[in-house]
Amino acid sequence: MIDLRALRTDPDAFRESQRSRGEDPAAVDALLAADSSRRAAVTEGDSLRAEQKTISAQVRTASAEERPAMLARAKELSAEVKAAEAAQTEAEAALRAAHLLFPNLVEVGAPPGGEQDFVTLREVGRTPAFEFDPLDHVELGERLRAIDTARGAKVSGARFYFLTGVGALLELGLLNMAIAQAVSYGFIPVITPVLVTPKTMEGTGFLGAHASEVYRLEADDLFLVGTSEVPLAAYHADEVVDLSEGPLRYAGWSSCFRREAGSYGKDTRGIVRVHQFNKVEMFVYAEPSAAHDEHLRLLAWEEEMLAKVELPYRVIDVAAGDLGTSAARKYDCEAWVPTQQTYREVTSTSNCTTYQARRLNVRYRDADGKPQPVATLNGTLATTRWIVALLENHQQPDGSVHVPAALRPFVGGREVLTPA
RNA sequence: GGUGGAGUCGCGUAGUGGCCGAGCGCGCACGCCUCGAAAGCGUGUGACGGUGCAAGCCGUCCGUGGGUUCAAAUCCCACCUCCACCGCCA
Repeated sequence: MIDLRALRTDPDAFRESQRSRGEDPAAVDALLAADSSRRAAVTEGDSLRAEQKTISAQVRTASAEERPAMLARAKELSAEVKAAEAAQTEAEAALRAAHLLFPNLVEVGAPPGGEQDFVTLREVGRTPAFEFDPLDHVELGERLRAIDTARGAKVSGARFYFLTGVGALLELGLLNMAIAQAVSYGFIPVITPVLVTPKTMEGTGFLGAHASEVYRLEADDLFLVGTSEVPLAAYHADEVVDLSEGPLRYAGWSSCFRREAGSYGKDTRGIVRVHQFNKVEMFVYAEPSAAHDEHLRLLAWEEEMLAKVELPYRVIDVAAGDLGTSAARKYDCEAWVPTQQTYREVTSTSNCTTYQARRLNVRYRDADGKPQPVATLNGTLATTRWIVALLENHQQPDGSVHVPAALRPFVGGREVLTPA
């Protein structure tokens, strides 16, 4: 949720933000209208409640003659208060509904426009020039007995897979390396629940635009998370966190589950787009004034990981219209995938400013000791998808795969992955 | 899954319809005392919303949501969470 005070003070900033997202600036006025009707309803209710309170207190000590008339008036007021409260509840619900739908204020500098309007900030590393026909990750994975999509499909259906042998080692190695790096920078490693309540899913905003992406367990009314951002964001819900020692940094490790509804026919080959994968996610609670710098730090840590596994990549500044509802700014790192001759997203880092924290009611004490919403940020450190880029970019003519030096300690010292 | 108990201001507790505008203890903050500290003494102690330049004023909040009543921490209903025991179980 956005800051309604800020909206009242400077509605034009929000109109501009809406335009850059390609959304209707009129939503600003609808929200302002809902806000002012709520305030009117509250004022009305407050004064009726005050009057009722006074009369009720007098009834007790009233004389026998006064009593009946007072009771009649009190009864009347009671009904009025009830009606006023119903009106207030309704106005509050209307405001909340509009408020929840309204996206975060886009950070100044983010490129306007939609999915295609991203700005490439830099390209890093050299894309490999093979003197042989490179194999794609599916074929490499089969030869190495590392990825088994056929049996994945047999056992669980389309978009499932087994990682076996060096595939499993590689997965664990990447994730462990990510955790090790995060810990070295002061992150607290966390293994999160992957099943969460509707309230948690709702609070983190993943039942809005992403609702159809989410697995739901009907019998228990629980949801499978699509990212550990969900449990990590909800971790401090309804709390006042202590940021006096600096930002709270968590590195979550979890399996992630996505229905991939509406992506039929897209990336059906291999493990680029799957229903279940693992991810190490950085999640930070910071003071709002520190959020911008922290965002750039998260991006730098992602790039450090990519450099360690020696992948060529580019960094893009995602356009406003392609930001999630809660993000104010988003940078993606995309690794080069040789057989697709294109870059594919392997990390994503968003600055959600105070938007997510307002929903979840996560606050810190400012210099005056007053609780204020924190800023939240998140960024990917490694996922199963990295295996795709790693296998393809580091493949040798004989079908073996070079292991980058930094990764070797995490895969039992292997310098190459060879067909088993 | 079953049975029983419990959820009150940071923590511990008191509170069975109006004197609760929530008491007490601890903690914390400030002050006095002290060379300094402890102890002691005194004062203060939350959140959210509305209104106001401000001091302030008003309203809401006793797990959550409904209900009864002129009036609810207190009575009724539902739900949630925690604890104990029983059953089942990796």
